[in-house]
Amino acid sequence: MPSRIDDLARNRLEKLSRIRACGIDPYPPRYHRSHTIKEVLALFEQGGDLLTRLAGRITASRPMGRATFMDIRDGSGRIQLYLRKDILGDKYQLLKSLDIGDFIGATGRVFRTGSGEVTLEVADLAILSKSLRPLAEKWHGLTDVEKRYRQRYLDLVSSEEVRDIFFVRSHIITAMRRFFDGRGFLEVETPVLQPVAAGAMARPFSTYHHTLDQTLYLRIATELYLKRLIIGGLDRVYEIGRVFRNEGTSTHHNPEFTMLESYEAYADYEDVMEMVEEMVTFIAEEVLGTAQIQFGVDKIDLSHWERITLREAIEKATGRGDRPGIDIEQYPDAESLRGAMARLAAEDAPERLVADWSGLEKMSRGKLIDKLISSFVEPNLIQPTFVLDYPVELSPLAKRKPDNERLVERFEAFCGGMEVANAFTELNDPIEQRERFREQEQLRSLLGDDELERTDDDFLQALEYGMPPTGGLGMGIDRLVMVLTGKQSIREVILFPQLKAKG
RNA sequence: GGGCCGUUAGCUCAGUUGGAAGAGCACCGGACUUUUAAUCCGGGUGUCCAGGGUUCGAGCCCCUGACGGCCUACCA
Repeated sequence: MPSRIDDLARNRLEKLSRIRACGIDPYPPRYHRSHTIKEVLALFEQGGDLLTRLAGRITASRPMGRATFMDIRDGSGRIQLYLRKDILGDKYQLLKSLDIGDFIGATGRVFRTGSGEVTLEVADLAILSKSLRPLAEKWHGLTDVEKRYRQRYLDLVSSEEVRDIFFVRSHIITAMRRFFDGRGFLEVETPVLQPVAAGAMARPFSTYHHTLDQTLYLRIATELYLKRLIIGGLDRVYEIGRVFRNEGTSTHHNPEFTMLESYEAYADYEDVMEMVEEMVTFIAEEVLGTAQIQFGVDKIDLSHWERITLREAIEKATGRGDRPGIDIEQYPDAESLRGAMARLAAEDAPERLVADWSGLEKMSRGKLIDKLISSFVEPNLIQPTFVLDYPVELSPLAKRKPDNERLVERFEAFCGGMEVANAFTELNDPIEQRERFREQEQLRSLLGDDELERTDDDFLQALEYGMPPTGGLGMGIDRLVMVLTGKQSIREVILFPQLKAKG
């Protein structure tokens, strides 16, 4: 049984043969246009009469006997073509072999139709590429989410909104580079393949280099290499690059994602906070013209970031009118904190939290606090907020606060209910850094948690040569794009999100 | 990993109590020289995700699986 798609393809193959039979190459090597469609539309509005040579994909066709209207689109815009048999002569027959989806070139005069649309009256026509498969339906476009991601090109062809997301994404990154370049930062590139996947707490992808006979890991962060550059005297560096974490996908996670990291010598986390506030404001104004944005049902002011300590944030988020929340300072060990969380789970929405917090017994204090953050704090931080001063056991690369050795000078930036950035005053004491790595390794063997920080001896050696006081930042660019485009799923802002291969 | 939902024509979607697989767009044929979701006339083109099962009979009910979405978990 031939399916309908075979039928459609056969029709188009027949047209292809007809075109070839006329001595026309349906896939010519080049076609030089004089303008883009956008340029022509602008020029016409300025000056009127205009001869031009355009190219684009046919997106609609309205045949009317001895005349036909078509819409074509190039990367810049859409324009209507008016094709008349009395002008095109024999070439008018070629229209019978054209389909929506084909690329054509057209020369002619631009005019305005009776109904007011700027239109190209075609004097000559060329086929540039024959399409053999039908595009999505013109009115609804492509809505099957799986198909949209697997065949993103079809999604892009049929949806201006989707195209816009990726224009905005590109503009965001351009603006980000301009921001850093303007502040004297040097853009650098560090290894993607690393012998130790360090600089974050995540499970890495591993691979193997045959000639070196060695296991290598795809980076989970750029942090430790960028710090080596600070040690080397490059006082301000940043890198925008892909990092890879061997973990699940969700509306906020993709196994590979794009991260910005920046390091600035002689700065601390307060300086980084100010910089993030300025950077996000700058990017929003450059890209959207305003820092006041709509995210879901919420209005967000990206130019102003609240500051709250983690201790306060957790206490506030876990409290309920009459009953005070959990003050983590009062629970200095995993045991007591676990007890407090168990009480909270019992009193408050037990059906949800009891299930969620099933693995509580095995967790370290840091992990428990992390749990509190992701369950209570993060989802409720819609307005831009810096959460400050994290427990040291959660932050092996950050410097302790001078007045409280259980806390580090670290902040996470939250917006739209997501963590978008993480920053700290970098730990530059090599002896303490070695000790912190050691603690992480201990925890790892104790808890069997392969997502803890790994020791990078080569980095420790570098640190022993001396690193100046430094403020560092990591920002999830995909999530920033989500905030600035109002998208609730990270897959909407990644061109080809990770999907399982079809069996 | 767990729960819920989805998968029907190229695309967007209907499909009643288990009783002959449908519509719009696209496509094919015809008409039409200012249309624009063009219009008018005619044409339905299918591995109902896959594999089992129940039944006289399954798109529909049951089981298993695949893929996807959402929630949840994991994820500084």
